[in-house]
Amino acid sequence: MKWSSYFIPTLKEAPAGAEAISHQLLLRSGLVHMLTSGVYSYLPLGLRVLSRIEGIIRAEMNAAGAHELLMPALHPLDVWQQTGRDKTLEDVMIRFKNKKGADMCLGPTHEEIITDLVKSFVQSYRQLPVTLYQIQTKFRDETRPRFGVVRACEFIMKDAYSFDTDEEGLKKSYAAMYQAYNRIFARCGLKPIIAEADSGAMGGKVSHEFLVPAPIGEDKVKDEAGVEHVAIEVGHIFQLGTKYTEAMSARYLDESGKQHPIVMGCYGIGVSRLLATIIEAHHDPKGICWPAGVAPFEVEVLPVQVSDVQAMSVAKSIYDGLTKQGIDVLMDDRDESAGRKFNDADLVGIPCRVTIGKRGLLEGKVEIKDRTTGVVEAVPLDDAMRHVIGIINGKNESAGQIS
RNA sequence: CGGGAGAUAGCGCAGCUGGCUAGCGCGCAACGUUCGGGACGUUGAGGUCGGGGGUUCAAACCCCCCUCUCCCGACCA
Repeated sequence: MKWSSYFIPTLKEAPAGAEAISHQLLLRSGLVHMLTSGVYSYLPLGLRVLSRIEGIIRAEMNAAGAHELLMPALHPLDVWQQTGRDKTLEDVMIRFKNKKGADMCLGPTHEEIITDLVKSFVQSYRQLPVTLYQIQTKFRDETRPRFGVVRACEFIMKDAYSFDTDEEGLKKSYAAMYQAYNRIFARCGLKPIIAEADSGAMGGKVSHEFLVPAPIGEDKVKDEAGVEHVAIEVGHIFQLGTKYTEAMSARYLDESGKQHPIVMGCYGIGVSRLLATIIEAHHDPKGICWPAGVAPFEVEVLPVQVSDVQAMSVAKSIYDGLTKQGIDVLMDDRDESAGRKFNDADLVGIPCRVTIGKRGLLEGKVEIKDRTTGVVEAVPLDDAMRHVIGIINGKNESAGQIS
């Protein structure tokens, strides 16, 4: 991708009202744009990161045996009335009447909808267990949206739902999700604290929260020696039991022909919230330092001067070479001052930067910089490609490592 | 929902106890000079001062109402 023809509206200064670092950097690096409080557009670069996060989630959910589907965001209210959550969640539900006068709402979550769906297809123990998930937009009419996309009124969530014949099955399904969550967050460059938590309006007995320490956290966690962390909740998993399936009569027949309510679990990840959380965990005074697993591009090629014919031809050949290898490369081919291009590169935070300028070319070298460590190496031209690929592979490897 | 702060050009801001034909920096357009860490000069475009009402010869500025945004708290996934 060539920067000059792409859409990355970076800002020198943070817009007024953005206090949280992640919020400032999201805005400054041209990842998101606010429409109104708690409602955001994802710009091309932000969408790229979001897509990569979603890719990781899909890979791990699929590997854990979950199946993706997509449910509607528009719901008839009567589905919610079946469990009484039209009342419990009244405050956050965005409701209205359609033309026919029927009460409708925008889904704040999907337990009722998935239970209704599963109920119409699952009748036998032979069809269980099954775990289904979606990545979809949720709507919650927050009293106080906060910190950009951290607490938003419209946000993207991965929600999975497991259905089992009994508690033992639920525990297995739950454990599989628990493991998948560990892998997902590790691949996103996060080390969450896992805490047993209150199930709140969700219901059920056992639940675990995945919390990433950050100054803008809204939750407080203790695990080591009474040290209290403020943290952002990025995931929450629940052993729901039969709360929803009983209320909605979602039952199955066992081997002896006896009816039982299906035993359910639900598993959420705040996908758009992860965008902000990753930035909270990976930034420095100059900007974002994307972990390799979620970076919008893997390499930025930066010819210092577009008018320098030699530098441009070297930059193009590196760009073409890496692109041919299937590497996502962004080339800053803008006719801008060097300082501006360097600052934008630091701000946008692509993990590996190749700088091509007169200074290095005099010695037949280009500069390769690791955004996270800040380490800069001058590398001979013929070695540049191989060197970059080495760095990327190293980063990908360590990103894939799960402790 | 309680408490606080704020809304002036695309962005960041100044504009005091009314005198404004509303400024500054960045950005934007054009030309010239520059060219390895947000370069410089010249010229230029860009504003219902959040909205409505009121006081006044005169309102960005004072008064009332409303809307929106941000922060703290409560609530929440």
